[in-house]
Order: sequence, then structure tokens, then C-alpha cells
Amino acid sequence: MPNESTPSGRTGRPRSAAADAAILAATRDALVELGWSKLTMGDVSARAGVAKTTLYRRWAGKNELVVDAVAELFDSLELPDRGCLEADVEDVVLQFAALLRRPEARTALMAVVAESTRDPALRDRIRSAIVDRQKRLVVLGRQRAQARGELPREPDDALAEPTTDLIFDVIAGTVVHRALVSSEPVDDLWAASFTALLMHGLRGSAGA
Amino acid sequence: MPNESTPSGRTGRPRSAAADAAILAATRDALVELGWSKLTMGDVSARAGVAKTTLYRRWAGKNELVVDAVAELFDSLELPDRGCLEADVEDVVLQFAALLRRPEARTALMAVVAESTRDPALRDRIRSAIVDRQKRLVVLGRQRAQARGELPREPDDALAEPTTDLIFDVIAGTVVHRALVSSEPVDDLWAASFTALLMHGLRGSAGA
DNA sequence: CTCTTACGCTACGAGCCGTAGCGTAACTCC
DNA sequence: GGAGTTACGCTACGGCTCGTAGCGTAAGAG
Repeated sequence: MPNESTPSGRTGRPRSAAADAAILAATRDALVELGWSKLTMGDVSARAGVAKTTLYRRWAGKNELVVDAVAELFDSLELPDRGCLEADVEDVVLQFAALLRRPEARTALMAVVAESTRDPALRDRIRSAIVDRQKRLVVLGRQRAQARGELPREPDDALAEPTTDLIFDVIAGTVVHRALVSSEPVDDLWAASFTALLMHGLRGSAGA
Repeated sequence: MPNESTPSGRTGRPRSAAADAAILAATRDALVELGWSKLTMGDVSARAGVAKTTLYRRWAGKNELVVDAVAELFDSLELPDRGCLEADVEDVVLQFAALLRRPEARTALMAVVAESTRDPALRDRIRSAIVDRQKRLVVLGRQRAQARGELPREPDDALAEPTTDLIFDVIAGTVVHRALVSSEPVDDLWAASFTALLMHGLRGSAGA
């Protein structure tokens, strides 16, 4: 979890797990106070009570460090089971919006995505650490809805994944855009409107 | 257009419009070659054949400069009139996707949005220079569709604007998320699937 | 007790930032 | 055509961050 090339040789002094936690927490604190652009490696190391060289031994740079620090925030996302897909989606939308209200997430998410446009390794790291963690909710919610007969099953398994991806991009993309680009509140009313729009779309267009 | 506090006093030597164009073009070139994070003011000034001090006389910093440089790219977006809302939406989606394939746009858009989370002035600048330029297409397309009877009119004018905002966030947010976060191709097939989903949603949920 | 690795600390060259100061160029008004 | 005003190019600067090297010490494994 912590860093890149973990040699993980058995012998020698092991890396301090406490240091990892302190560094990631310090990174989040620094993001809140300074924001992405003014955050420096030296500052994080000082906050964490750790030498700057230790930071570079575990993370290649600011990008990778911040991805890991922010990824932990996404563990809080959970899919409720209210027996109704629409209610479940609305709930997740509001959870995600609450996450995007946190200053660490706001300033870091867009920044690392921006960096990832020129760094394939960072893109993969974001995918596994953040994106996949969100997408699980969509996969799970869709399975439940199909089991309850709220959504049609895909006739062909080859169509199932593209549809899941589409739903995921619609939900995550729309909420992020509303919160960070349009920068208008994601409140109960808006979440209900958006969810209604999405549900009508899903029930109407079966396959494609 | 070019910068912030334009004194615009009548007397004295006027600012060179050619320099503005050269600077913005140089900024886009630098974005393509270096990306957002490695772009420096000194580099841009050298490319533009302009003194670094001239840059700072017109733009407060990298953020504002890049917003203006990228905003011009959005002038190319146009709403076609194919007589069918679905076809028009699909066309705009593909136009927007093509824009997001350009390296300047990819690396800059997310970056400036990230910065704007801690800078209200930058947020306003992005809104007027980029966001509003996109949103016009939605407003116009919706008017046409209502005139053709493809979409229901809002009973109350107070509901018209929130609905327009919602549609805008869905379209722009989903395409951006697909292209930059999921980083998967926005091709004809995907655009058709997404548009179909959106159209069903719009026809189904009238008011909200 | 030895071997191996992690850690803290210091120091360093390099690069960029944003500004000050000066002399010159371009344009307006009288 | 001269005086006033503003933009421009150039140089130089202190301050900050970067990422690394080198060294002595601490903590586990065998």
C-alpha cells in the first residue's frame, strides 16, 4: 500500500508502519491547510515528524503520495440496501457529495487526475486506489437491482461491462462536475432530480 | 480578454495585441510539450519572444494565463441543427470528446479546476471563460428541442434553469469523467449509448 | 554478534518564483 | 513638434523548493 518498489526482503530493519500512517495523515492535513499547489514534501515530512529523505524512499513524489493519502478517504463510501435502487443511488450520490465537500478531496482529486494525463503509471495508481473503489458500488448496486428485477439483465455478458462503465461515469462524472466545476451545492433536491433522470434513462434504454 | 485589471486609460503606449496572441499560443505550445506542472512563466515568455515581466503585467500568474489560453479552444464548439435532438446531442458529445483529446486541454482543464477550489476569483474566471461557453450549447439545444416539441416545456420558469444546469452537468461531467478519469475512448458507439440513456431520462422525468 | 536495511540529519547545486529598477519605445493630447 | 503617459525589454536579486548524496545511528533477522 504505502509506496512503489517495496523490496520486501526479509532481512534488515523493517519499515515503520506508524511512519506510513503519520505521513499520510500529515499529507491530508497539509492539503487542508495549504492546498495541492502549495503543499511541499518538506512541509509534509516536518508535520509527520519524519526526515524528508524517508518520504522519498517510499514515494516517488508528490503525486503518488497524495493519491495514497486521499485514497483512504474513499473507504468510507458504502452502498446501503434500502430495497429500492433509486433510494440507494440517491444515498450514494449524497455520500460522494459529502466527500467532495472535504477540502483535502476537493483540491487533490482534480489535481492528480490532471497530472495523470501525462503519466500512465500515475493513471494506473489512481485507477486501482480510487476509481475501482468507487466502481465496486456500481457493480454491486446493479447486481442487486437486477436480482430484484428493477433493472433488465444484459442478454450478452459482453454488454454488461460497458453498461456498468457508462453508469459509473454518469454518476461520478455528474456529481464531480456539479460540485467542482459548476461549484453548486449537491443537496437533497438536486440529488433527487439527478437520480430520477438517471433511473428513467436506465429503465428506458435496456441494452445499449 | 487578456488579463485582469486593464487600466484602459486612453493615454500612453497601448498594449500590443500581437503580444497577447503570441503569449497565449506559446502557452498552448508549452502545455503540449511540458504539461501543466512543468510549464513555467519564464519558458512561456521565451517562446513568445516577450519579457517575463510583460507576462506578469497582464496575468497574475500561471493559473489565469492558462485559463485564458485554453478558453480559446472552446470557441470551436458548435451546436449543429440536424432537426433531431438526439443527433445534435451526440454530435456535441463527440465534439467535446475531440477537444479533450488535445493534450493542452487534457492537462490544463483539470489542473485549473483543482486550483479553483481554493481561489474564488479563479473559479469565476473559469466560469465566464470556459463553463458559460459550453453551457450556451445546452441552453440553445434545449430551446430548439422544446420548439420542436421533442422536450416538454417547464411549467414554471423557476424550474427551467435548474433543469438546464442538470443536463449540462450530466453531459459535460460524464464525458470528462469517461475521457480523463476512466481514460477510455469516447467513440461513436459510446456516444450513442450515452445519448440514448440521456434522452430516455429527459423524456421520462419531465419537471424535476 | 554480525549482517542488512531503515532512519535522521546535513548539505548541496539546480531551478523557478515574483519583483525592482532602469532606459527605451509607442502613442495621445495640446 | 514637444510634453506627458504608459508599455516594453533587460538585468539582477532573495527566497523558496526540489531531489540527491553522504554519513552515522537504530532496529530487526540469522
